[in-house]
Order: sequence, then structure tokens, then C-alpha cells
Amino acid sequence: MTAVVRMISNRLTTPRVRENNEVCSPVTCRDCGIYGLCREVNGPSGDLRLLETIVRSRKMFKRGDLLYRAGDPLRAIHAIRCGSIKTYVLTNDGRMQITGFHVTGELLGLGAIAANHYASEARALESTMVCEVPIEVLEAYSEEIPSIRQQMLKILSREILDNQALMLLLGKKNAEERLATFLLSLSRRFEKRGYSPTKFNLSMSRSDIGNYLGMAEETVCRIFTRFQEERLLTTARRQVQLHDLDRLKSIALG
Amino acid sequence: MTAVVRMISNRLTTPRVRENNEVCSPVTCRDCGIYGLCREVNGPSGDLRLLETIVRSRKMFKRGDLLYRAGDPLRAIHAIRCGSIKTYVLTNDGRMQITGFHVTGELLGLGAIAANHYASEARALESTMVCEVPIEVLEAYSEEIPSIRQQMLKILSREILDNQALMLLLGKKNAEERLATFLLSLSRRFEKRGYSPTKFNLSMSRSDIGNYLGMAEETVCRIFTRFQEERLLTTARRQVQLHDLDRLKSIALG
DNA sequence: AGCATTCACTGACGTACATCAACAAAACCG
DNA sequence: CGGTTTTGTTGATGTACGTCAGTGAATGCT
Repeated sequence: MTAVVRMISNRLTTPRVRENNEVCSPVTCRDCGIYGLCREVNGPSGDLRLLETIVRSRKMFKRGDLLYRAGDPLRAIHAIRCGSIKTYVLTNDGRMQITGFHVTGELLGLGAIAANHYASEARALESTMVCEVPIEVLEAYSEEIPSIRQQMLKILSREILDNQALMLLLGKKNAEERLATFLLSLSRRFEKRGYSPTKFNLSMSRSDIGNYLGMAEETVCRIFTRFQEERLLTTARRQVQLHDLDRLKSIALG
Repeated sequence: MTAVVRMISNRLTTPRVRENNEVCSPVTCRDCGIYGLCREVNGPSGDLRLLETIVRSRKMFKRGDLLYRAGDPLRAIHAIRCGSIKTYVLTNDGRMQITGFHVTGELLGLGAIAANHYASEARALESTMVCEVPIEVLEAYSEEIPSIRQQMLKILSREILDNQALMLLLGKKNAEERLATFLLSLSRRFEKRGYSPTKFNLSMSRSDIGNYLGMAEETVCRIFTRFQEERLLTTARRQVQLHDLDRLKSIALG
């Protein structure tokens, strides 16, 4: 272990002052959905105890709580330990465009890494626990461990790809295709984390879904009932059960 | 200069075999719009001759020529020396969404840096000269010169910001706001490169503009004539002259 | 528990924009 | 250079979706 990493580790493994809203119980990183990402810091053969050292604080946010505002200085990268978050940008006249929903195990904040301040605003959609990696810690580690840099580039590239997909959706797809695409995206992401790909809870409102997909809240509702009439899925408020992934896929693709 | 950089420099400063479509006359990088970016490789105090070594080849593309396809292995980062290029993604059923227009002095290809293959397709809009920096050269230099990595992150962040702006446009703006936003974006970018911000040539067709902005070609035409009736601008085919940037701005913002 | 608020949903209606069709002027090309 | 193709533009018509308005159910708050 090199000097700088040891220094940081020491600093972080000493008892930490917990902040106001940090109420997390002492869980190990093994239980965390972002374990795989944290492991990067350590390398494949690393000491597991070190994992706990890169996350300086875990914070709890309630529904509606703000994580950061556009323009805020970038202090930390955020990993969602459990829960979900929406990020969005605002026009001068106050119109909002939600740019992404982020669920358990996903990262946010890296898009601002070079600009040094957040480009969007982030708000919790439900009770959400967030691991924070201070930016200076990340930078120190990335000096020591080249794979961190690789991982960061990968995450940025991934974000660009996701955004391209959303641009295609907003520019070229109709309402049915949009909602189908949206549901399948969530389905895939839940499946990746070990949850059911066919039965899950939408943590965001119909209004948020509509905003994200570039359509009115009412249209979202109408498409949901249309899909339900066609036996594609059933909904009970925010609980969704998908019955025909294949047909949903063919709708999503047009 | 360290070993690896010296090695690469030697390899690249020896007389190069010109490829088929490489017809560029020997211009120095000082004349190039991307001089500022190339300089990063060298550092502020660097040897100017070195500049010429990072660009392995300069290629010429005619209107409609393909630079790369989605899925192609990422061989090089491309800098537009002069001309313009469109990048786009495709749906399975063949629908196209143009994700960006890129003009003199702008870079493309970096979005794919981590994935190792291009995420979009790129096509020249007019006769275009492109400087190519092979990816292995970039990587070697970035080992030696930390500011290169910083610069790469910055370019990726920039792309994310641009995409967010486009998502907001596609999701929340109407046809007039979209076209005004588009024209102002071009205006700013031309100005940055020393060209007139009020009088310029659109290298892309009305159809391409419509595709990019998520609206029909005919709507683009109609908004152009509406703007012309309102004395905001004059057009003669692809030649545009903006008469009232301020009013255009207020339209763009809604 | 009880009241206020938010949320999901549905119907009626309006409209911004797409689509279809036609045409003239450039641009291309052998 | 003359014919073909592409591109820009306009008009007529259609429609997908937004907007407005109203309702019941769930949720939040004190």
C-alpha cells in the first residue's frame, strides 16, 4: 500500500463523526449492491477491510430530499445503497427535464467530474441510503490504482450511451414505444441487481415518468390502461407486473 | 521525455505512408482549429514539433462519406480540422436519430473510449479534413502526461452536458424554441472559432436539422419562413444570416 | 382520527405538428 | 450541356397527444 492510500485509509478508518441525517446501521459492504464497484478500489486481490474505507459517509435521504443542486461544487460521488433518485435539469423559465432515474447499486455525480460542479439536480424518490466517496479520496486512489481511472471512464461512457438512447426515445418514438422502453429498462436493471424483472415497484410518480419520457402525465396513465387492456401488464398504483416481456420489447422497438 | 513517448514520437516523425484518401497538404498544427487541444499533449512549455507527432494521419472525406459505424472497434480519436460531420444512432427498424453536428475544431469518438467501440455512426456533411490520433498513442501519452487524462474527462463531461441540453430540448421545447436553440448553438460555436456568429452556412440539410431536433423537415422549413417573416433572420438555401440574436435567445428560452 | 393534499385516472376538446402531395430551383452527373 | 435526382418550400388534411376539468382513492400531517 503506498503512502497516500495508507494516509487516506488511516484517516477514514478512525471513528468518524456522523452527520445529522446519517442514520445507517453498521452494515458491511458485502451486503451492498455496489460491492462490485467498490471492489475496483481494492483490486481483485485486495483486503476487504479496505472497502469500508473509501466510503466516508453513508447518508439517509427521505422522499423529496435534495442531494445536490446544479452548480454546487462537486464534493463526492454518490452510490445508491438502497432506494432511488431522480436527476434533472431546469430551463430558465422553470421547466424541468428529468434526465435519469437511478436505483440501488447505481452511481451518480460522475458526469460532473471534470467540470467540478454538478450539472443537474438530484432528489430522492423514496427513503434512500447513499454511500459517498469524497472526490479527493477518489482522486488519490485513482493515482494509485489505474483501474479506477478505467472504471471512471467506463461509467462516463455508459452515461453517454444511456443519454443517446434517451435522445433517440425523445426524438423518434411515440408514447407507447416510450413507456414500453422505459418499463423494459427498469426491468433489466432490477434483474441485474437480483430483483424480479417482471414485478416491481415504481418509486416515481406518473408525472415524473411523463416528464422523463417527454409526454403528459395523463398520457402515461392512458398508455398504462391501454397496456392493461391488452393484457401486457397489470398495475395497482405504483406496483407493476409485466406479463409479456417479448411483446413489450416488440412495442419498444417500434 | 520518457521512453514510451520518445518511442512513439520517433515512430511518428519518420516519413509516413499516406493512405488512399489522405490528400492533405502539409499544414502546420498552428493553423489548425484544434491547436489548443493538441497543445495539451505537449504541455504549456512543450516542443512545438512534437505537436505534429500525435496526429498520425490526416484524412479527407467527401460529403456522405462514412467515418465509422456503430460497433466498429475504436482505433482513433478524430479532430475536425475543417468541415463538418454528423453523428447518429439507429433503431432496429432503421429509424435514425442524429445525436450531434460537429464542426471545425471539435472532437469526436471520445464517447466510446471505455467501450472500445463506437456507439454511433459518423458521416461527413461536406468535404472535411480530419486529424486522427490513434488510441494507443493517446493512451501512451496519457500515461506520461496527467493533464491529458484531465482533458479527456473534461471532453466526456462536456459531451454529457451537451446531451443533457439536447434532451431538454427534445423533451420540453416546441418547434420554434428548438430551431432558435439550434441556430444559437451554431452561432456560438462559430464565434468561438473566429467565424461570424451572425452569418454562416448550414452544412446539413433541412431534413437533417429536423431529424436532430425531433421534428419533420417541413416543419423546419415553415419555422424558417416564419422567422423570416418576423425579420429575425434571412435565408437563402443553406446560407443563414441572423438579424436579432437577442430576440432569438428569448424565443429559445421560451 | 380527521382533514388536507397529493396522486392516478378518465372524458371532452383543442392544437401543434406530422403526413401527404405537388412543384420549382439547385445540384449532380454522364 | 441536358436530363435526372435531390432539396427546399408551400398548401391541405389528419391525428397523436396536450390541455383542461372533474373524481375517487391513497397518502401525509397535526
